[in-house]
Amino acid sequence: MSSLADQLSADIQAVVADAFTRGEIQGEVPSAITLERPKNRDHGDYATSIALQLAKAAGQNPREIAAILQKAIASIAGVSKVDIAGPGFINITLDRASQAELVRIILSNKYEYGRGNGLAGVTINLEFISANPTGPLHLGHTRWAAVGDSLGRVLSAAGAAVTREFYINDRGRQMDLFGQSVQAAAQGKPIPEDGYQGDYINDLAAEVVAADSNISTSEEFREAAYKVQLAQQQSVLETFNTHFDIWFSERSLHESKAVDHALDKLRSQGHVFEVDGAVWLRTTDFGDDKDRVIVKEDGDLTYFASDTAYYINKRERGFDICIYMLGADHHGYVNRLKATAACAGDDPAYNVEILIGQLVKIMEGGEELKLSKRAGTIITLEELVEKVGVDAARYTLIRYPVDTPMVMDVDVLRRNSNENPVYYVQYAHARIAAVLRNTVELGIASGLESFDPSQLIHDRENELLGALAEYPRVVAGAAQFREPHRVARYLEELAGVYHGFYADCRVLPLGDEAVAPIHSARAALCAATMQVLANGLDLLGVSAPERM
RNA sequence: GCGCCUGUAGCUCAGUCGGAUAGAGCAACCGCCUUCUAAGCGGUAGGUCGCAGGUUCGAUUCCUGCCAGGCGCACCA
Repeated sequence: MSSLADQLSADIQAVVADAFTRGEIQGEVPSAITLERPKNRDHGDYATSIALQLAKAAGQNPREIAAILQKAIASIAGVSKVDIAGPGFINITLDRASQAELVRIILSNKYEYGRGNGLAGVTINLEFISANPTGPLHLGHTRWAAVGDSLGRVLSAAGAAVTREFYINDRGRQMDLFGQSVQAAAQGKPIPEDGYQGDYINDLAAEVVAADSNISTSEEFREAAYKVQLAQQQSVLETFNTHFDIWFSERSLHESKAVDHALDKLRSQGHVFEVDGAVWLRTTDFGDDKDRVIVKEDGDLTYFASDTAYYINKRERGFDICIYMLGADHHGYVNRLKATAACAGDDPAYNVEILIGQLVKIMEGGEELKLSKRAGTIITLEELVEKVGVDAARYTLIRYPVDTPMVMDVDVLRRNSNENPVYYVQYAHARIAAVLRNTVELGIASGLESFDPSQLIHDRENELLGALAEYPRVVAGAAQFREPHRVARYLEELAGVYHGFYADCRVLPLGDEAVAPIHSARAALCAATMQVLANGLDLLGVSAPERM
């Protein structure tokens, strides 16, 4: 679906092209016209700086170019006024009734409104969290749970075929330590050096022993506790509205000989070599700081071996783009992952994307709570949800760009006050639901059957329509830049505009006032706003309550 | 030493592909409920966009250098 702005942009592009054809402007026809929504309402509904951009190549005064385009843009359907301002900005004011037609589009498209096809035909593997199954998910995982899940929804809304994947690191030394730690806890022995501490280890030990009292070796403890811990992670993520299509076990990668297969493939590309009995991948061919070992001198496989095999496996399963969401403490992986893709013959700029998220700090009682899994003093996803609820936790984690280090203040989030923007947005939705319940009672139509767009001429109505028209562009931008926080910020803006409309524009008749077309038109505008709020909240995985 | 991220109002943070007078929430102050949900609305006050150069019609935005903070540079996982 093309948005109003896209349509207008295309119309202007045609008009500009005509001016070039007639020789009124010199130079090259621009491939696209960018429209922005001016902050200042006096500058119209949309503005473009195209005249300023064309001026240099054309060797003409920007105001002159703007004047050439002014009349032609004014003749576009739905445009009511075109002004030239400042150095050559073109300010466009739209006909209000034609803008109000947007209500029709939203109410007839419902949940489809805002969805697009910018990424149609692209198959994306979205990998996030990928924690060891050796403990509960903590706050760092939780940021990715919220942001990753939301990004998946946003990419899907842009038309991509998305597979969400959780890579289970169920192999190697950490798993062995985990097994030994649970065993020690069960048998009343001291936890080994570098082992896992924390109450949850005791809980796991008790549960595992209760299920099988004969359990004794560290391998048995490891396997039993692994199953319990993984199930716990899966269960808590479901309650957090975060769904994965595939839980991919590192062990399965080795069982299927994927590592050997990957080595063969990389060898055939000519980037594998051997030194001192170890097998290396020459990642320095493609910008890595040092070459990486795949098979150690003693024959063991490195963690990098799994990463490499996993990447090649993903590509062979047909994914065009592999997105990795990693914590800032893993940003050293970026170069080697990109280089690995290049070694496999792929285009690292297209086939691999790595999103690095900065770490999350959490404050409570004015003090920072340290996140140390080993020490056992961790804030888990479950604990955060217990403290602030799923909606507030998800919303807060999503509303900031991931490259910003963020501080969550539990005390603030617990207050359930307006300091949580999630309530501001949800309140707008609930408020509209209440208004619409009243329209039903009064017999006022809020659907399209009696909708008259020419009724909506108030400044507040116009402002609300303008905000609603932005939604498809916001979703497309969030998908394109992999930034779901844009959706949250937009919703806060939309909610604010609605609250302003609500304060100035009465929807229901006052007192014994007769029901008139304006009431019905405003009710439909409310319904359209509610639809967009619901659509946006759904992209965040946050509920849209009917009552608060 | 090298690399990545960050630096915007008292606090927490937005800021679109470079665009017009840099925004929001909280905190402060002043207003608005005898009719739709006041979890709301309106207003006042608050700024050297870390510092210095450069690119140009125009820089918070792009480039270079510097300062400050966070994180990382394994034949660990």
